Amino acid sequence: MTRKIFLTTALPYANGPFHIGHIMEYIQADIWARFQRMQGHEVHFVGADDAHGAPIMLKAEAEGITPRELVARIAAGRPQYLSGFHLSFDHWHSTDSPENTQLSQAVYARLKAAGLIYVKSVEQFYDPVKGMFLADRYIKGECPNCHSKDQYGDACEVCGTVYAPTELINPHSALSGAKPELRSSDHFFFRLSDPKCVAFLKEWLDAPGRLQPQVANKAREWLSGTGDKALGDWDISRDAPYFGIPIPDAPGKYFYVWLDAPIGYLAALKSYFDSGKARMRGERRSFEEFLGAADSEQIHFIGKDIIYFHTLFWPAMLKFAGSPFKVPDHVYVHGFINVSGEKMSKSRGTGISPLRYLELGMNSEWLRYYIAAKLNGSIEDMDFNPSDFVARVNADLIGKYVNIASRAANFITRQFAGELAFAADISTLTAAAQALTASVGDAYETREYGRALREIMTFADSINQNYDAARPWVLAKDPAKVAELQQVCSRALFGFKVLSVLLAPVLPELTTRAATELFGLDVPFTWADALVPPKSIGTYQHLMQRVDPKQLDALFGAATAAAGVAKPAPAKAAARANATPAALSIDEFKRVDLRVARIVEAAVVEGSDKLLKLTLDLGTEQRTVFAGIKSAYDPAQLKGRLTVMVANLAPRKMQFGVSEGMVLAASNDAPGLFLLAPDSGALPGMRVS
RNA sequence: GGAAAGGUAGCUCAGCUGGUUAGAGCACGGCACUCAUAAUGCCGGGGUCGAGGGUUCGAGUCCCUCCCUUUCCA
Repeated sequence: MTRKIFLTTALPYANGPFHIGHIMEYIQADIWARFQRMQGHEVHFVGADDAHGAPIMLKAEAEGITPRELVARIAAGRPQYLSGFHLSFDHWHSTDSPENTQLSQAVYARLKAAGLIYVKSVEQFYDPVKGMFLADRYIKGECPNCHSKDQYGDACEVCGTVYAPTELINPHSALSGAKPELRSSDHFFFRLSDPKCVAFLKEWLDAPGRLQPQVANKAREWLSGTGDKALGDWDISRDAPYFGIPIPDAPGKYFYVWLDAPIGYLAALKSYFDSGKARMRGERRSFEEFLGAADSEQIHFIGKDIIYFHTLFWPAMLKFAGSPFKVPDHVYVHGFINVSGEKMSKSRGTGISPLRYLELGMNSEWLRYYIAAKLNGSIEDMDFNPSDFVARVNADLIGKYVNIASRAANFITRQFAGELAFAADISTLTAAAQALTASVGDAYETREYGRALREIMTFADSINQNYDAARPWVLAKDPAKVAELQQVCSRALFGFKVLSVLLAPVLPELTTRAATELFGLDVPFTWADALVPPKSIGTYQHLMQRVDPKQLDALFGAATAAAGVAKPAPAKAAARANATPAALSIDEFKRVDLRVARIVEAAVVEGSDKLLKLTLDLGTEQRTVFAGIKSAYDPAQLKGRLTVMVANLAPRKMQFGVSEGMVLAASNDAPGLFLLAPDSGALPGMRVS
């Protein structure tokens, strides 16, 4: 039976370009989508930008543009990533759209009618200067537990304590620096704790095979929490000013972005149906008919950070919104991608820049293969290791896989005019292909891509072994062995075809070239092609280049520079310290916000022999910076001095606290360290340019 | 603080419901081969399976305690 699959990835927040984590998720979902399509199933694979919420509103304001202008700019950057990494979304939309407004308000109306919405007055911090209520992350103050300064309103990054923003000592607005006032406001709540919600969710979570066991466990834990861990209701409204969808009949109230974001999945699907693209894929029904149909499957790929929303709120919303809305059939969760064992972070800008990867001309199928090789059906994190990447891609794809065609095709082209010939023993090969196809198909279906590729590469090994054992280069010198030579090469090329079909979900471009150039097909492979022995081949043209390790150096050089973090790589760093870095454009330089700062406090850091903890006054705000200058300065001398700091460096969490910038100092291989200082007359907060 | 996932060769990882001398790829050493945009084949060194207890005829695999890493706590 043909499956009808509505497939999504998590919607990326439209306040910045894609990072490697997004691309990993899209590759995971794309491989799955392509595998399903190759089997002849109907797949509707959609994505959208998550465009609403306070962060986008504030970022746009900071840039002096409207939120819609910001979102449009981000959206304009999406296609180059999607096509660059061969991500076969059928449609890309936005949560800031008429479809989403209509659907969100409709879902809300249904939930309200079901008695699951209520209004409650909430006391919350309000920034009198900005004129808006402050989310926890916009409030800073002293941790009530360990008394670390400048902690966010939800949890202390130093001691890990979780608290309410009202518990902070000396709270201030991170936006204006003003002292926030407690004000009350009416908020709308979704009654998640309602017995019928809880009963439904229990049943939904328990459905066999719906969720990965770890995910279902996690959700059950939340669902059955007691005491202060008890399942709470969900605050779904925000007060103006807010960039979002207005709540009907409630002036000044908007839906919290996390309400309309998942509904954005449906909005994207609706837009896709309305555009006629679904019809082109063979789906004759309307959006509503398809959505509510018994034979359609709704499947979401997400990261483990948003399990809560997708296993509790989202199914409950859909369930009680009623027909044609239908609860998700599966939510498939993946872990995070680390780079060389270090957590990547969009706020710090570390990790690999996917755009840089493309700009360097690196083959996106290398990355697809590498990521696929490390993906499995669990929610474990994976590690991107540069040398492993080079070894893996070169050994597997070039050395083993592509090489088979490269070594066998020439004999066939030169000596047999491209014609293949098989002896009776082809049945053993076909049987092997059949078994492998079933097993690899099962692995793709269950998202065990690592296993799929291991099995594929084992098969590639066996082809190379058999080919070596037959010694075709020796046969080629003996006119009496011509028939045998042809059969040996034909078997290898049939094997190559099997490999190509099985790799097609991961390597769509390469395998399509193999299908058309080498095997003479006029369309890309389908899954069934794996069992059809080829009759002839075209001239072999090299299918893939090796990875040059230098490209990875370039890739990581860029990432480190973007992060602005001087990596403590002792020997190499010292050698490079006096080298002149590559030229920089004036625009790039302008991105560095250098400011005059007054050192109002300097203290030794307990447990560190290099760091001093500096409190810097920038005129409008104070920052905490950890600087490695203990060897050269006595804290007492520093107090009151002016220096220069990088003010827009992404905050970096260190062992002793969060460093919110960097002070500038000169040094070389010789001992000594010299802090920069402006001429007299400079004032804290002045820009250095 | 509560919870989850993980800790297996230098690196990246497989090891299902406990069962013969713990596996793969890469890296490393040696040999072979030359058809291949330099790739393959064979052989080899290397692990007290985080630590310590326990259950068992037998534990990487089950139980307990501890240590470390990562993550989640609306």
